[in-house]
Amino acid sequence: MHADSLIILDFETTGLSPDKGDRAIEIGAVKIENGVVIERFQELMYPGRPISYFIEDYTGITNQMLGKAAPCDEVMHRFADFIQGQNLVAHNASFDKRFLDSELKRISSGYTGQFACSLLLSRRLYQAAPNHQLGTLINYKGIVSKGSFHRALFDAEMTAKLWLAMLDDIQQRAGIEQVPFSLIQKLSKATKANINKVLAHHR
DNA sequence: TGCCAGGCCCTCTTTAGGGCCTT
Repeated sequence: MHADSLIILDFETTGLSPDKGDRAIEIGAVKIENGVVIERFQELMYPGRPISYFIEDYTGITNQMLGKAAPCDEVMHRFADFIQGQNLVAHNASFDKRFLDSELKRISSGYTGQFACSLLLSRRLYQAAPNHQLGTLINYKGIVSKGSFHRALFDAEMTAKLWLAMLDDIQQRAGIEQVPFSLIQKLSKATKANINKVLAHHR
């Protein structure tokens, strides 16, 4: 497992529940190493049937665009290679993890990394934020954003910037120079009340 | 026609309900 690198990913999908037959339609991801984006992955994928008007409107991804895209199986093979051996991050990771697991199971593939969730971490660190939607947090942290939310690569890039901002804040609040993945997991499971104790313990 | 997720987290809690977040 690479200690200082990880993959930040985002799926666009036909709906909310892979258990009810929803499929991925786009995957976007960035690989971060030592605080810098060193690689990107972005592909549309054809889910085997038309998507709803709601999803076309929500994502800006149209049935026409998906008609030209490679099928999910093909794209997911490439993505499985991309994330090989890396820890993973997503905003509301339980959502993206369900789709990643579902799509990889269809091609009898998998991954070895662990997931961390930028949403859970932001709820601990930024308790004064108006809410913890990705777009709100980007504004809250004063991060410059130019592009379309609800497209996979853009959301992955924004999540990456938020992630790096959170690592900076953890470094300052804990007085440490490196933030191990294990501390991220510990902070994500902390309560709002004892977050400062968990940070102080690492001084 | 009717169905419509799941995990986290708070609280008027744990024999539960509902808001938040993701598409």
